[in-house]
Amino acid sequence: MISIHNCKDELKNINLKATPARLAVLNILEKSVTPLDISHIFSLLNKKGLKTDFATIFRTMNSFTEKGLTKQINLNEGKARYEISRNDNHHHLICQNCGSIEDISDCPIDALEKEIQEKKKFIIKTHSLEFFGLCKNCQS
Amino acid sequence: MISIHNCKDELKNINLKATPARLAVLNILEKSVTPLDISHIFSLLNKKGLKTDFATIFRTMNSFTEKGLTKQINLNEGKARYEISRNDNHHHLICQNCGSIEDISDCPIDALEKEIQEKKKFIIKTHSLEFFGLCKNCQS
DNA sequence: TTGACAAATGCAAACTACTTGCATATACTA
DNA sequence: TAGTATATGCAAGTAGTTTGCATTTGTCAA
Repeated sequence: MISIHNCKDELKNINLKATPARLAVLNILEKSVTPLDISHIFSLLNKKGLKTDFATIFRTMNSFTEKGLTKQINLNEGKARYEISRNDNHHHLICQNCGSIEDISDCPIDALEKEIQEKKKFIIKTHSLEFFGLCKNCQS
Repeated sequence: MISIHNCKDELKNINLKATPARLAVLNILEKSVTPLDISHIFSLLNKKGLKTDFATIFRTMNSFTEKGLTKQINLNEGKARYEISRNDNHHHLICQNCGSIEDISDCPIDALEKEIQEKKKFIIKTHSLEFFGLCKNCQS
């Protein structure tokens, strides 16, 4: 868990001003077990008593993602979700029935990446890998 | 390559009427080496002298994808692309500089899927896997 | 501590991808 | 060949995201 002080430093390091909205967004993402979309973040900010604006959140998330502080996740919902970038390269199990999202903690793609880089002469910067199906509860 | 006759049969099999627009879309997707978005398809239809409508193409692609005739591909562009469903489970190398898209013909995830299904008790129906980076031409 | 300046915010409006309602046209079946 | 279910075209609507601009706020140097 990142303390508010650390968050401030983190923002300073990437040349972003530590505004209340940004600190609150970081805090919200830190606490969340699933990637959140803009509306989620908006209403959680509201709950904290922080009035803000969709445009601001979009801009915030774009800055964070540009700077590598967060990751944009695409779950084929027609909108983006965001999560804190950690150094584990994890992926998601998305239930097509109830929409629950579970993490898979280890990424097995690294070996494969090396192979592809050599074979295809394509330098891989990042990858996305998501599994869609039925979670334990929805398999009846 | 699927002939027009086979296309008609294929549509009949999945209970869709073989309209000129649909046959032309299938033909376009058959010939394309990359997944196409709706605007691509629209202008290629126009080139063929076939006047149609974005709504129609969206509806067409939704039907095709529902019936499993095509696959919807998400390359984090804020819009969907489509390609013919084939029985190979291939993935894409997307160049972040020039936007070129290359196929990787074999999918190495199958073994991993089994492992995940057992460990997590999650039934995997499908997965998405895309690699983003720099193609051979953009590595200077 | 303060004042200046760059950067962030809030609001409204614009933009893009996609969907829907409805009247008309068309493919297919009997 | 006529009847019917389905597809189309058009226009309007919705949702996610971006942008312009005037105002506010964080930060840094004096």
